[in-house]
Formats: sequence, structure tokens, C-alpha cells
Amino acid sequence: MNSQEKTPGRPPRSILLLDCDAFFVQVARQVDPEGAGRAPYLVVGGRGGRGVVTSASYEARAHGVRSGMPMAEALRRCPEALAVPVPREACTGASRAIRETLETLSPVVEAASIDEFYLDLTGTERLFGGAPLEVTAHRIREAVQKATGISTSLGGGTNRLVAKLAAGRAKPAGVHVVPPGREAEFMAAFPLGALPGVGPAQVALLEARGLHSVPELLAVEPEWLIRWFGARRAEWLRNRAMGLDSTPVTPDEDRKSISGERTFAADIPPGPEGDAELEGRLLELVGSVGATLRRQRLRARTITVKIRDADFTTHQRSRTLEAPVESDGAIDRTARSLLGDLRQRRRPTRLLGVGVSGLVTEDTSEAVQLDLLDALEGTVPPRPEAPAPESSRDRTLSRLSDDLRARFGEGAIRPGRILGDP
DNA sequence: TCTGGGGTCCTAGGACCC
DNA sequence: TCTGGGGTCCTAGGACCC
Repeated sequence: MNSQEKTPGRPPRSILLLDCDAFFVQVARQVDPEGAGRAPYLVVGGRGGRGVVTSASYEARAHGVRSGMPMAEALRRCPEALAVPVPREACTGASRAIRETLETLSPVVEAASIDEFYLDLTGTERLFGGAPLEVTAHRIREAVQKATGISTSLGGGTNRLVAKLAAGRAKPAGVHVVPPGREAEFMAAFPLGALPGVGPAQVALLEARGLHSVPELLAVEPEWLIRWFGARRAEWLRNRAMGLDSTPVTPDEDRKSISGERTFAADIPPGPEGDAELEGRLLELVGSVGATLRRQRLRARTITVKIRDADFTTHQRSRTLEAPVESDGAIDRTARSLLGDLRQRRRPTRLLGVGVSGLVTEDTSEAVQLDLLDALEGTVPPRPEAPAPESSRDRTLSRLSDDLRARFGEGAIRPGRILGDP
């Protein structure tokens, strides 16, 4: 598992994590310098009744505002704060610009999220004039600041885990590098809940055993950990606590799923009117997911519908089709059938979501289409309850509406079922 | 303090096949 | 059939991250 660090002869890796300081806040200020740019107390997130904070300025954080907090609570804690929505497109653009800058400086760049990037600089010392990792990190920080105007913090170490925790130590606008061999010492200061991958549920289990900090965990006999948490989890926990992590930094992999979801301003009650309303919302979500799917030249085999009840319990139903699909029509038919299944429970609905997974590229999916033809010809009988497969009319309709939207804007076509569709 | 929206990964059970 | 075991796919739920 952790052979990387232990293998003799292999030099320690040089890993950096670049993390943007209050990313959404910085971008909101760039987008609106006169308004958001002048508000020290700034909160970015969903406004309206049920929104939460996506990011808060450091000044607002000093008043106890945290991301994930309901917006109403944030404004109670910091009444003088200005609340603005997330500038989605500007954030995507800023993220892309940061990545492009990093790619000129590091051979391997992995985007861990919209505002976090891992760099593996192992073996590149000569490129940076033999400078220590810490000096290189400062140079990268300045380069990103200059190219994009975004302030970042960098953590460094011999692996991703240590780099990540070090970046937290570096914030804001700083650099913190843990030298090789000092990982265990560095880790000793952290509570277990600070370890990436240890969330509230794990913390509760650990605290039930009296374990709160890294040294406390390491003092426990490994056999006990195995008995309590199972072999896999126990080994994972001990490695984390010791600051060991052999996960490589890899350039970005393909997307595995695409989804969209919506929390309603008011819960949608059970009954025919609510069902009709939900089907309308479903079609909107299908439209946006479908458009993303086609823009990326992908098709999907599995459709998932998710519902959150008024009491916040969440249920999902999914179905995997014989052949991958790309059209709103085919996705919507399956999604509607799944939604009908979920609505059997007859509870008020707070949230509705649609996702597609089992993604394949258009060309890979042609082979599967041939299988479908076999199925239709009777070699393999299709499941009787399966919705009609995607027709060429479905595809043409979706590509046509993509075209119209591209030319005349998002409002050019309203989601609605076409006459004659089931 | 009533809790967004976009993802990834893991687990566990059942179906199905050899 | 008093019936084993492993591999793979699918589904539902949950933990976690930003």
C-alpha cells in the first residue's frame, strides 16, 4: 500500500496542492468590482428561502459564517453582509485559467475540484534551478496571482495527504511545506476529523471508542482497530494517521456521471397536480443533463432519478438500458417511469434530481447499437417493461434543439413534450 | 440553524453464469 | 438437488468532498 515512501532507493516525491483562498468570493469580486468588490462582509451562495452559503469572505467568517450554512443563518450572524449568487461561468473560466497556468509550470496537474490542483514536481528540480520545494511553491503562487488575479495557498510534502493538510496550514495566501521524513511529526497535531476522508460518521464511531486525535489512534493496538472497523478501514486509518499516502497524482480522468437537481421553494404535495408539476420539473432537468451529455459527445446507459422528501430522507431509482442513449426523449421516458415508481410513496417532495452514468463516447456506443438491433430482431428478447429504445427521431429532435439554442439562446426552446410522444 | 448542487467512491445483496 | 464457489453486473443507500 504505502510502498512508495518505504521502497529504498526511490527518492521521495515532491507533491504540491494549490488551493484557492475563498475562491467563489474572489471570483464574485472580480465579476462585480463595484458591488461585491467593495463589500468586506461578502457571502456567496443560493439566495432565496432554502439557499446555503457556498463561500464567505474571511471577514464574514470571523463572525461565524461557514460554507454549507443556511443563508438565513449566515445573515443573522453577520447582518451587514452582502449576499450574492455564485457566478458559475466566471468560476469555471477562472478555474480553467488557473489550470492552464499550472500546466506551463508542472508536468503533472490534477484538478481535484474547481479550486484545488495537485502538482507532482518530482524530478523537476533542475527546471526550477534546484530550488527547494518551498521556493518553487512561492513562485507558482505568484505566477497564478499574476496570470489570473486569484490568491492561492500551497501545501507541499511527499504525498497528497500531507500536501492537502499543509495547504490548510498555509491559508490564506501562504505556503507550507512539510520536509521529507517529518510527516509523522506533522500529523500528530491533527484531530481525526481533520483527516481528509474522515467525516462526521467516522468521527462519531471513533469518538465512541474514545479516539479524538492522531496520537490517540496510533496508540491503539492494530488488532483492536481491525476488530472495530474491519481490516480495510483499519489499515486506511493507520496509514492516514501516520501521514502515508501512495495515491499518485494523475492527469484528469473522464467524467463518470452527469446530473442536475433542484430544491423547490416549497415542497410539492402528493396527488395529480403535484405529479404534473414534478413531471414538468423533471423534463427541465432532463433537458439540461441531456444538453451537457451531447455537448461532451457522450451517451449514457444508466438513468437515475432522485427524490428528497419533505423530511429530508432521500430515495433513488435507476435503470440500465440495453443500449446507451443521448436524447432528451429517451432519457425522459425512462426518468418518468422511475419517478412514477418513487412517487408511489406519496409524500411531499422537497427535491428532484436526474442523473446519467455508464457514459460511453459516441463511437464506442455504435457497437452496442448493433447488439440492440439483435435484440429487436428477436435474437435476444427485450424486457417487456423496458421503455421504447432511442429512435433516430429522438436523436434528431434533441440535436435540432441543441442547434436552435446555440444560435438563438437558451430561451429559444421551452422544454415540453412533443405531440405524439408517449 | 431545517439543511444547495455538483461530483466520487464504497458496500451489500441479488441475479445470473460457469 | 439436502446445492459449492467465484466473477460480474445491477441496484439502493450512504459517506464524503468542495
